[in-house]
Amino acid sequence: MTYRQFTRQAKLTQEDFCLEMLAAHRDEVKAKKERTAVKNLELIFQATLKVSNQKGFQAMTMRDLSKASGLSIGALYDYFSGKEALLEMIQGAGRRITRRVMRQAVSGGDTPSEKLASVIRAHIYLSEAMQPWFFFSYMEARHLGKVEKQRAVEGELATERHIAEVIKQGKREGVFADVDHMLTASVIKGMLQDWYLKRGKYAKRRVSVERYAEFVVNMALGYCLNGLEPIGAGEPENE
Amino acid sequence: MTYRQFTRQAKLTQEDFCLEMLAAHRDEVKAKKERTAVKNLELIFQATLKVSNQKGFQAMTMRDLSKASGLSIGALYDYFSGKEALLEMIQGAGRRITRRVMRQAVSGGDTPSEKLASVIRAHIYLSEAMQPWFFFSYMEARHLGKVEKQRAVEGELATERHIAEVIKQGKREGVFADVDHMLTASVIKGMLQDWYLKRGKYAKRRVSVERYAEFVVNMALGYCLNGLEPIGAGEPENE
DNA sequence: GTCTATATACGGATAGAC
DNA sequence: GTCTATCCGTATATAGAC
Repeated sequence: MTYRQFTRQAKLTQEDFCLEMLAAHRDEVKAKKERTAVKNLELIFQATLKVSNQKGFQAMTMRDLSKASGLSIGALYDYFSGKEALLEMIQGAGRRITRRVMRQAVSGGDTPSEKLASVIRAHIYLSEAMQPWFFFSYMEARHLGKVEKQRAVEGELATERHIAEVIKQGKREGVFADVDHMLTASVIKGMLQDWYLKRGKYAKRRVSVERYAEFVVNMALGYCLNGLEPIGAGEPENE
Repeated sequence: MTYRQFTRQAKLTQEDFCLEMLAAHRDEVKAKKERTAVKNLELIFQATLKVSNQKGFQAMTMRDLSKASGLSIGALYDYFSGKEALLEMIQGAGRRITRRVMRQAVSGGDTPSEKLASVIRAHIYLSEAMQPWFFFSYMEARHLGKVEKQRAVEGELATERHIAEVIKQGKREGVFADVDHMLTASVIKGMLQDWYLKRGKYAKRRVSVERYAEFVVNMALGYCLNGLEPIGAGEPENE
């Protein structure tokens, strides 16, 4: 699947994101009309990610947010009760969207190899479409309250489990070698994260999202299919 | 090389770290006696990493730091001129130590495979010995001033270049397959970072530093030595 | 629904006692 | 060399006008 095909089928625009936020906090948002509410939530959402991803959420003041969004400080408080609530609102919406997309990805593909490729591609494409949120989510996770932090960690682990499950299935079916599925899933997830954490680097080097996805798929499948213990095999040791 | 052997030869204690900080800022530190200066720098260093890695450097107040270190606010200002200077002091010292260790690692091993393994192990062991610093450095890099941020990015790229250079050499010598050395180095570095960014996860799963290092070495060498393009090779496509 | 003005509190940094 | 007390700027959040 190409990135274009992916974005066409998944609903991942900024408006979709803010509809998700609104649905979960309909009673706390003062604005009655959905049109108005979503419009302003988009301004707030965009401004929050922009300022936060530059200087950090903690360092972002309400004045910053007011300037960047074009809304007054008073108006901002009609959409969320404080900075912490704003953080949790954004984190929660992204988490739910991520869960929905990843669940669908696991059911894409018949063989273990196809399934693994499907999960890897889905995550990389998803993190491309929502890159500012993924970066934000990763960097600000530790500023969440206890409960929300727990949920964030759980979300991370769910992705990893999806990968590990596919690898285990491949081993059971005898298609994959006897690799350590836990460690393999861990490092694959590390590769997925690199894409949204180091976006600037890859952009500068003109690595497209498809090329990166294919590279990771190849490396992961290469390892799972062959499961090499190559030390000493490729080159003789010096004596 | 085991982790024990590594820590024995490299000087990476907290005291060594603070000696490095002191040497670079001898004139700005008010305390005259080296004994006193290093002792208090250790208190400050430890407290800064502890509080920062929990709530973030920005959110850490001078009052927090005072409480955690046991020194009064006034005393703190005798060791650094402000929060920003403290940040740069810690970042600079760690960067110099990292550079020193990594340079040495590149010259360890004769064949490309050994060199690659040496660089990977050195980085993982180093980040294990200085985990709080590596985590801190990663998370707070974007709060640095322009010049210091540039240096931090350059440090990151240097590690990546070391890896890429070894891979290129292996390809020239015909030992490694024709892999994309830039992307390969990138994802390997992602795996190295996962070790110090997700330390808690690996600790809970009882993955030792040696096991993780060997796993990454195997995966990297497996890919470089064989350079598979496995899609469609291991399993037939559905038609 | 949105704005301005302001109450209240907290943080960084310094002065000067001991 | 280290501490306490304090200044001053700035942050969050609210009240009430429009």
